[in-house]
Amino acid sequence: MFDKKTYEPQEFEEKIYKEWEEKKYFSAKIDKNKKPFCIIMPPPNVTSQAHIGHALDMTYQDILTRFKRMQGYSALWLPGADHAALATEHKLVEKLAKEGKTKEGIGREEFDKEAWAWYNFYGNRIMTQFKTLGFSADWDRYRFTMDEKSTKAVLEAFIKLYNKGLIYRGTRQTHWCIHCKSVISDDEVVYSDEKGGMWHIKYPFADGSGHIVVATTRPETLFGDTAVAVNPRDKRYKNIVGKMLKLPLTDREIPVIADDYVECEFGTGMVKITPAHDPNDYEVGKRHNLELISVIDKEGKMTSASGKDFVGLSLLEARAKVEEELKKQGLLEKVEPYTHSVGHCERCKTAIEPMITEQWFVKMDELVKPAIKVVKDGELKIHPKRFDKNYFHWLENIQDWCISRQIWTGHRIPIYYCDKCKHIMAAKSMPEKCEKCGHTHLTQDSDVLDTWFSSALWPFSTLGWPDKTEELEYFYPTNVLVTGYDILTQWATKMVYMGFECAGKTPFRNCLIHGLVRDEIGRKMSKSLGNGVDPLEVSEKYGADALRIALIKDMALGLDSRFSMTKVDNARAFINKIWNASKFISLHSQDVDILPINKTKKETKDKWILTKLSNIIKTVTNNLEKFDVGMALSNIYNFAWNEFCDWYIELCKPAIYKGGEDKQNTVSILAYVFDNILKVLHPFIPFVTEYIYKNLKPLENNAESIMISSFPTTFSVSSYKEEFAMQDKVVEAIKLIRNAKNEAKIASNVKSDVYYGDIESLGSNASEIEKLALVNLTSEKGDGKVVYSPLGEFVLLDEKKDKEELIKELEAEIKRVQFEVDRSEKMLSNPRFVEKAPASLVETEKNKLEVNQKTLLNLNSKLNSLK
RNA sequence: GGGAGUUUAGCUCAGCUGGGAGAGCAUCUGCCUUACAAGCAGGCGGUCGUAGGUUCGAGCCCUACAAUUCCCACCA
Repeated sequence: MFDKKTYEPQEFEEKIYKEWEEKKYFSAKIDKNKKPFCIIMPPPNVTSQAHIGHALDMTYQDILTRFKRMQGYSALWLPGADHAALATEHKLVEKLAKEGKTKEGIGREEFDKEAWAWYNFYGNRIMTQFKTLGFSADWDRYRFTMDEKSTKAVLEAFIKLYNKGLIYRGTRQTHWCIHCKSVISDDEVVYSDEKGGMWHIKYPFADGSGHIVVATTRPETLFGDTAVAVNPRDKRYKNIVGKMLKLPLTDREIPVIADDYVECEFGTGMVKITPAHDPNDYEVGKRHNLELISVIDKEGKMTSASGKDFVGLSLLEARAKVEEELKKQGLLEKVEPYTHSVGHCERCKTAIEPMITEQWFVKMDELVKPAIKVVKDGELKIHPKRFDKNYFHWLENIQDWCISRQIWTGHRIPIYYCDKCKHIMAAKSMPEKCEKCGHTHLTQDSDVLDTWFSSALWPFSTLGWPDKTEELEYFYPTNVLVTGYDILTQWATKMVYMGFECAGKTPFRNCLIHGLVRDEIGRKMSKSLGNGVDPLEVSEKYGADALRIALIKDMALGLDSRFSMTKVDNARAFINKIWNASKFISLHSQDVDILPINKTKKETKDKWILTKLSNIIKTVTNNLEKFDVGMALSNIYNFAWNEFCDWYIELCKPAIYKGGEDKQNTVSILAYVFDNILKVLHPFIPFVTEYIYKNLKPLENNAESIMISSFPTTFSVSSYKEEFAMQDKVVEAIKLIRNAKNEAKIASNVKSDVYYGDIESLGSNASEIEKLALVNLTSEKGDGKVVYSPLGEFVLLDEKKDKEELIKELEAEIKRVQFEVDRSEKMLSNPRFVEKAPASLVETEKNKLEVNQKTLLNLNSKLNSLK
């Protein structure tokens, strides 16, 4: 089984996963005898393929789920996908266009069919991709934001909020995408700097007494102007407030008004006010009761309000024509190049148009209160804590949520209008007649809901809400939401306030925030840069386990990390190390009857590694409980490689080669420690640990899968204290001797003679030192380089030294120890240190001083005898 | 404009409630030692962004400044 020199993940990952699935290890049962643990998977968009960001996010969740499952919790990781209305509609329309069709052409019903085919195909694809990365979600519970149960939850929530007056229809200034032909929310607008111009336009006074100049980046909107504003404190313009202006290219007159919104220093200090097409102007208009004149329609064309010469023109055409006309009439003072920030549709990148439209909104002020409180009270903890601030800031400044979208993909708004009396009703399905006038012809609102409406319900709709299910009772509130800081505010906040409103409780008790995966030089991964890493490609080549380590190891909570193939290489090297440790154990356990750990005879080295093992189990467990997954992995990674492989296995070799009982005991303990390491590693690297667990002979009698074995717990090691300290000294001595050999330029494959005073006192440690430092210990004195170790002096005999050199070395050592003594003395002679520092610290300092003073005396007398 | 993060070895990053600066990569030296050269052993390398302050003691706490990244608001 372990005859291969290196580990080849391709051979077993797929097979192992299939077995896990067949044996239903992922399925979580409601078990009153077990504590529940639940993570709801943030649903990836059906439009996307698994990318590196998903891989990171899901790996965190998988590690936590596997850990808790092994700890004996009934651990549910509930998977699902999001219909991503705008994004999906965008892609569907593209697809139809390729087939020469339009959505209007095929109609709403046919479009829905297309959408469902898409959901099923792509939803399945991304979940299949997740499986190759080893994720242990309960696939039988797979949910989709548009499925029947989710739809039921959406209707229930909408009607509940509507009846409470928390959902209302309003006419507002909204962001309109002329490409998607839908309103989009503030969150869906992305700003970027764009080069444009600043048009300085003359507006003549109506009474013929000259003109003023306003500066604008959008001259084509001048048809919608209903005023020009100046700052009330602006002395330059004090006397013109209230005067009328002749609006160029029209026969309308507009007033000069005063409003604080205007900044005196900017432009000419005069702003044309277009309430229908600018959010700020809209507010100014409200304050001054100005008329709203829409001059741009939903297609991005000029309306009839712009006059017969301009109606029907596109924005760009209109802009050119306005410029031309103004020039002709001598009303254009100048056009300056100007760069400013322009909002774009997140999906299609089209510049958005601020526009007055009628939309559905969720009223926020009352809704968010429990969401703020729950974090303030510490009942919902955000990790790391500093993200609290972002969370509060967002909720405290929140605007009413626009939930209607003028597209076809998504949950249709459950609002019905009476064709006769225009009465509005909210209902789960078409009412038979108008509740007010009894008319039987009703029409459903044509809009659909914002995608986030259904994802806001995700933590409880997936558990069966609004029905009172056992799942909801048992698993809700869930334990932890894992997500990137980029959607903490956009999504997590929505779930919390909807959780309180609908399910009466916080949807999760912890929120784990991780950073973004960036490329090797710290850039965001993006299609346009072409610097994206495909997790599936990496997994195929190096194994899912290696990818998982590369993503998680050393990642600090909430911080971005850089992904590189070097990390993957290191990860693979680590797994290969584990693989080879298996090979070693396999090789030497062929003819050995493995003893249970409590029947083994334990030597110093064994008590040493067992102490370290117990400590590392504690550390890893603590870090996982704190959600510091990256740190937990580093802990066990370093232990497995440095302590176990590099030291313990090497320390075991003398006993193993000796054979007999020594070998039997050693191999038994070796297998025990390794078994524990595998279990601790399993949540991080599930595949290779499972493969080894199942195929390594000394572990044969264990549970049928490492997945359902118990996570190791600490054990008492207090009686090993002395041996632990001794082995540490031996290790230190070996390092120092190696170091000395290296400095003496002795090749590491050359065995050196080394003098040591009391070889017998070392016991079996003597052979360890001989083997690991590659030396021959002798009690015959001789000259050479002296190694000062915690076990006393060793003398490297190969290197003959003259007296002068010895004195030099001795003096160097004296200097070093003297420094230590001085340091301790200085600290201890400070009364405030002795007084205020913790007693244990003072104590260790005293001890150190004592030991060092003795050493110093020793060294000095030696120096004197040489001189 | 408001808020948050980051700044530690050449590079990527750890560093606990304040108690002697760490890892990996890179580089250099020596080794194919019967688990592993995808490896082993060892070396070099740091005024912890700057300046103050608190403290017996500061990479860690406080203040200011600088560089850099991100979020929110938004620029007629």
